[in-house]
Amino acid sequence: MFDSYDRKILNTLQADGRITNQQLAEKIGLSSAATWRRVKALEEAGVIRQYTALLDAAKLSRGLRAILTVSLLRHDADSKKLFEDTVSSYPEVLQFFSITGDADFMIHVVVADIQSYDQFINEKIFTLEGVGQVQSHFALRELKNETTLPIG
Amino acid sequence: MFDSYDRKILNTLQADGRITNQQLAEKIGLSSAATWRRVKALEEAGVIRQYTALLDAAKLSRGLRAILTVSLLRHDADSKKLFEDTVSSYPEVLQFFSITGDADFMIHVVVADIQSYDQFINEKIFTLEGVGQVQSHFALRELKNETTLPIG
DNA sequence: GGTGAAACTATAACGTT
DNA sequence: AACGTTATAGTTTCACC
Repeated sequence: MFDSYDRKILNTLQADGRITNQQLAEKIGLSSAATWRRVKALEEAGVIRQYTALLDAAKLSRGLRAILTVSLLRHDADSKKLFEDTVSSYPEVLQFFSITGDADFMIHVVVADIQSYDQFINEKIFTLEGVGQVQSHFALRELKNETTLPIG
Repeated sequence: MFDSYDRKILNTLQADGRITNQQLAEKIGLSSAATWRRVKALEEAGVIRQYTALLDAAKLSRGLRAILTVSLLRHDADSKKLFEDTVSSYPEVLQFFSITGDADFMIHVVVADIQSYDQFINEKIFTLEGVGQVQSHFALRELKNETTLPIG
């Protein structure tokens, strides 16, 4: 599906999303035009979803990372949909998955401190209809936090 | 700490990491040179950590997302260090946190399918010294998966 | 913070294998 | 179907106001 040039392009753009096309071309060993066409095709195919700047959470007063597991009391489609849409809309929620296991959902949140977390969970989670068991875990250390997917 | 221009710059670059400096300048209402100096200062200060291309995991045969919680049997510094360094080095591990609660660690992994996951956990987790309880959760749906930090 | 200019880069048309 | 060359329009980057 992807040849060696595509894999090099994807790995390089994951490491530096603002590399110039010329530098990228030189790095992978293709002409600038050929490289450009491949990058556009990868964007077009949705393999490259987005270019973004990754920021330092602590420097933006988001030094506390929490992981919540939540179970719902009722599992009808409407309750679930409302819960999902509401939680998704919260800007402090970075990741939100429906998961297998004891809990129904896992929510990954970044806030300033424990006071902000208290406010978040009381005002934005416990107030939602049908919320059952909630467990909070706090990240003590970030041993790894990457977006870089392994290619191939 | 950050004024309105800085916040606009950070929000815009989170949404599009490859926007040209001229477009960014026009969007936030500053000259191209002033914008450029601010972006460089934010990079220099480490507020902007990295520019990256976000890829589609499913299109790269990484369609299965798993979250593991792991407890260690022994908590001496050496056992912990070795575990932390080894797990961090695995390319399929995107996030790896030491956490509060029943488990010691949370590991976020992307693999191709359940067979690859079986291989991962048997060859790369259970083989490590001092691994105690391990729980696996699989992401059924990705309701939200962002890197965009709320600013201000 | 703005202006302007030289050096560099993106983008697409066209020819080649 | 995919690569390379080349030309022009656009962008970066920096010295100076």
